[in-house]
Amino acid sequence: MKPTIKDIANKAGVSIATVSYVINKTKPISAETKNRVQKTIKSLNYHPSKSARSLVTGKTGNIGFILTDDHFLRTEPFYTRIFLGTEFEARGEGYYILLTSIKPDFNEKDSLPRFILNKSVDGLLIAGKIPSILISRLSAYNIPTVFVDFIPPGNNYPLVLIDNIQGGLLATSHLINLGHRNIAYISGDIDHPSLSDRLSGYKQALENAKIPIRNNLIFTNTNYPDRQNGFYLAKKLFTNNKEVTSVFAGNDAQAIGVMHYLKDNGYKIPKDVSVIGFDDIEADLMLDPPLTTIRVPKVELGVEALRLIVNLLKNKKSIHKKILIPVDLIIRNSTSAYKPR
Amino acid sequence: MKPTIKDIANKAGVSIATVSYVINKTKPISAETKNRVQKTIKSLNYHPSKSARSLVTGKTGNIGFILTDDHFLRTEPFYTRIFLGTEFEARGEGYYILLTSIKPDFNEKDSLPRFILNKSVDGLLIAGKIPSILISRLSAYNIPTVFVDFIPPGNNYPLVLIDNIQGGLLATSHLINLGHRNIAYISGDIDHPSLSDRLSGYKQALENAKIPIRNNLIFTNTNYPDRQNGFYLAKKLFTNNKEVTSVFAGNDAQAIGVMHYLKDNGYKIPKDVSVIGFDDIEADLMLDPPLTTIRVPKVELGVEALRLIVNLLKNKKSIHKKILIPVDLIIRNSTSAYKPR
DNA sequence: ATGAAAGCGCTAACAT
DNA sequence: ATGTTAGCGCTTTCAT
Repeated sequence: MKPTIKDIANKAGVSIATVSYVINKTKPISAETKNRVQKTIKSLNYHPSKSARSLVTGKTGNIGFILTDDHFLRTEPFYTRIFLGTEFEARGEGYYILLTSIKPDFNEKDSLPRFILNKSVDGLLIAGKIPSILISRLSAYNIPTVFVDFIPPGNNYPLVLIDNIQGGLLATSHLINLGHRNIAYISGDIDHPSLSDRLSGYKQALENAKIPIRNNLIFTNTNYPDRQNGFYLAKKLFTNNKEVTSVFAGNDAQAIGVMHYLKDNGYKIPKDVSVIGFDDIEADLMLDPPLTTIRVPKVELGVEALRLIVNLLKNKKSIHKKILIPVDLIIRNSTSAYKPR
Repeated sequence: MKPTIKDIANKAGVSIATVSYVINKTKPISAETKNRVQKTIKSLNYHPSKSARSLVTGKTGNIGFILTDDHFLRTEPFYTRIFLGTEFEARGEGYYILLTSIKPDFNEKDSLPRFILNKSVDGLLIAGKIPSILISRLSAYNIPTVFVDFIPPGNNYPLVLIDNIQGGLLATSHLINLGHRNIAYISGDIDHPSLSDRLSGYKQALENAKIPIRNNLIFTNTNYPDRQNGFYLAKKLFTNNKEVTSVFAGNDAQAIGVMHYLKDNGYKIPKDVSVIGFDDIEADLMLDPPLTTIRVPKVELGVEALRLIVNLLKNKKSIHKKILIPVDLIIRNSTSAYKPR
């Protein structure tokens, strides 16, 4: 039979209250008693009952994790890695993560995640872009919430974000430093703060280098930012702008699409055109040449988000902290020095 | 304040026991009382406390989901879809899924998933191949377990499997029906029952058609069955067997690798070589030509697994049921009729 | 520093 | 068909 706090108390010759104090460090206990209790706990392989604890504290010990289906199922394990980071960190903190996905077109009629309705979570992690209607419906429940890789409308939540502007700056500066001047930016989902911030970084880099920003080299739309869209935007870009010698794509998936287009149309990478992505999805090992990109530490995003929410849960005060996760330039072979054609 | 069973009892003018009976259908209650109670529950938006219930029943209402990191993170959302299926079905059953990943090289020293140690799950779902050592260590805990897409050593667990033999048969027969005779099978991870069963289906189809099985057209290894390995095996295959006109790859990822190899080496698909995969990963929309494959209903695998474990949990008797999920042939453009070269 | 005891919200055995 | 009540394993207040 599974041991209870009573068993520990009996065996250690103390009251159950003392055992509780030792476990939760909630009252000072003499070193020797503490020691004896801890030894007993180990020897009986005791683990406190989560439900009993929940019942009395009113806390569930669970944290909800919400993202949209398409984010969860995208080809590149981006949000999956973020989830893994939170799950990993949650282990140390003693929390369980309840993962659920919602439809990207979540609306008034759709029912909220079960763990919200049942009050089975103490806090909430929301990853990636989600419909505003969900955010507003959620806000009625007053559950401590942290957003990851998305800035919700109103921007009055704690956030864990990628330093997208810095990344855009890094990527574009890399191309500039290689001698490129006709540098294009392409990306879908431009409403997403991440992708528009990358564009801001791009512009900033050009300004820093006193290179004029040319809007005819910026191709954006609101499509889902996948390979297909990269291909599509590359086609639009190169059909009208033969002079482009380098492309900064809003993410790796789109960069791969750009590369597909270039290969299909006889361009050599990086000889004719340099391509740089963003994310470092580590997905397509077959990619030739390997993609220069901006590395996003995905697991770390998850870890930081979990830490932030746990912090929020412990210190009741609502700190509206925003954490910016730095990124790195990873130089591989899809970019090279500009040579006149 | 969150309403409790007491509030319902008071408002409905019955005892808390009656409310409990109505909720759990555990004793016959008169229609009118039942009705009144249910109305009250709705009106107060009452949800029973999971922890209180757990405490008294000894059940957690949670189901653990274990898979390896590399399965969870693979480029194609295969196991992710299975998870989504279980999560979806769990909603209806009132269970929560606790997802955790383990290292593929899990060993004696690694600690077991927390929810096992803490006894926080009533049942266990294990997806894909996992180390035997984990299975044996888990068995000590006597937790009802269902395996999905993997046959554990000993094979004395309830299982939900893809009908891989049937799929291999379908795939190979499709090529035979197109007139092909020099049909190769390539796959890594050949120790995995799924991938060896697909090979069995391949052999069976050849036998049915009275085509001799030629071992020099079967290239297998134990590498992770990804694009890279498909590329690698294709190279080995075509270097020595120019006569091959069609390839059945153990999964889509490897089929994509094969296609890469073929394109790189001047073969036209399907004119020179037909390629068929397995899984229908719906991942690579950029793929040209679109891949003929065997569709595996991934979400359904998850749904069935959840149903099976819940069944197990409800009817204590250990039914060692095995469920075989049927697959379909999806004909796209990577296969065509054999034409002599 | 430690202990006694109340009570969290529910289920189920036992009355009626 | 319905009600009374013990008790699940813990935390925490109040004593000592």
